[in-house]
Amino acid sequence: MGKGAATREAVIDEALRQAVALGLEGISLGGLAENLKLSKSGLFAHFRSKEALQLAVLDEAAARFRQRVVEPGLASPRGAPRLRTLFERWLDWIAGEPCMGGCVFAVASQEYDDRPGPVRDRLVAVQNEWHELLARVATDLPKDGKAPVAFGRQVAFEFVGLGLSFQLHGKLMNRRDARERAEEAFERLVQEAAG
Amino acid sequence: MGKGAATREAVIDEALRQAVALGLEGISLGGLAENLKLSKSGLFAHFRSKEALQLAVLDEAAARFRQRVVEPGLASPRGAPRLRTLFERWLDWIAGEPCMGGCVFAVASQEYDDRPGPVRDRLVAVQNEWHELLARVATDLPKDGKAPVAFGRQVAFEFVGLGLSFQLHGKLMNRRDARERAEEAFERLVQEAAG
DNA sequence: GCCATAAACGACCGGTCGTGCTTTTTTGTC
DNA sequence: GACAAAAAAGCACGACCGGTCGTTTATGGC
Repeated sequence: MGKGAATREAVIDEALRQAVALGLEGISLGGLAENLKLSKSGLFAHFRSKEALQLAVLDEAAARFRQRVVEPGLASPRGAPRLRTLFERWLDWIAGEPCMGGCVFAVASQEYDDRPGPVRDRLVAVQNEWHELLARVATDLPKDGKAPVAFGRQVAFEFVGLGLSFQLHGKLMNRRDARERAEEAFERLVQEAAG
Repeated sequence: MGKGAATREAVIDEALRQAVALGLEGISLGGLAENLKLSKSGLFAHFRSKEALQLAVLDEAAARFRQRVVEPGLASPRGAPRLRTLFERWLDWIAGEPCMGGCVFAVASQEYDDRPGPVRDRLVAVQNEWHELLARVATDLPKDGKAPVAFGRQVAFEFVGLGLSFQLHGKLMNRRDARERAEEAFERLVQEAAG
């Protein structure tokens, strides 16, 4: 009982690593089995299809994201500090450990933006959850009389853009000042209506 | 003479379409040949490797980008109008024709951010060119006494973020208000130091 | 119209892919 | 230690991959 679950976890863990580098579609059952010293069929038996594995990987990533980004955010005081904690933790998540490892969701977003199916649906759901959380948290900001809902969505839109630009600059373009740029932009975003 | 060049162009055109959907690595010589009613080997003869085809696709995309985004921008008056034209044209480019078609560079950026090689190098060069153009154009903005170079880079960083967030919202998440959000954020970005 | 050459073709290579099937090994329980 | 169940392995399949041949067809300059 415990044995099967353990290897299943190990497979998902390795698959997540592979997905960050090559995308969810780029996961290879053969390569996965070799890395884990398992036979391809023995590994395959745990998931009855590649798609099931992809969904499991997505769920695992979402769980880690909630633990490492969302929960620390919600533990911070409402308003700007909470949003700032979410931002900092998100940058950490994107940067990965120890060097720029990347974000599965960013990779998958490009992969599945016009590839319908259950994987895309799950991905969209995760992204919606994240963006709605951001919009909700943002409504606690001083907003200079603007409509709270529209204001929250607007802040969430720009917040997400900063993270994406941070990834592009830090990873592909290897810019050292990526984090500095992101944090400066964030502070300006937070203080826009307050000042 | 002219015949070979014509089919070569047709191949690159179709490959570009395929690359937008599936990535540069996802281009399939077989599928390409089938769509163009060519034999795989006949098609392959035009490029001596898949990598050469990928580079050709990247170059073609860069040329179109310059024509459809950069040139109209440089034809606009310096300062905010020029940056705004670049922004609007870039959003058009990302949205594609007629519906959300996507941006090769965004897809490739995720694909190659940790996959070294000539394709990545070319991609990085294109991205650097684009970001440096943005930074240069941005220095014409009223900047409230800040150092021009750092200011330009900062604006470029945030500018790029807005485009990326626009793509994510408009394509994957299918949000109708993506453009509205992007344009509102842009105006705020432009007027930050001016107001 | 000749003829070199460019362009396209069809068959095929070794390899990898996801996915079945059957068999063997391991595991946990009584 | 026997035994059922779970886990892993072995093997094979059809499809597709990028790439390489030798051959045939079409083209363009003279």
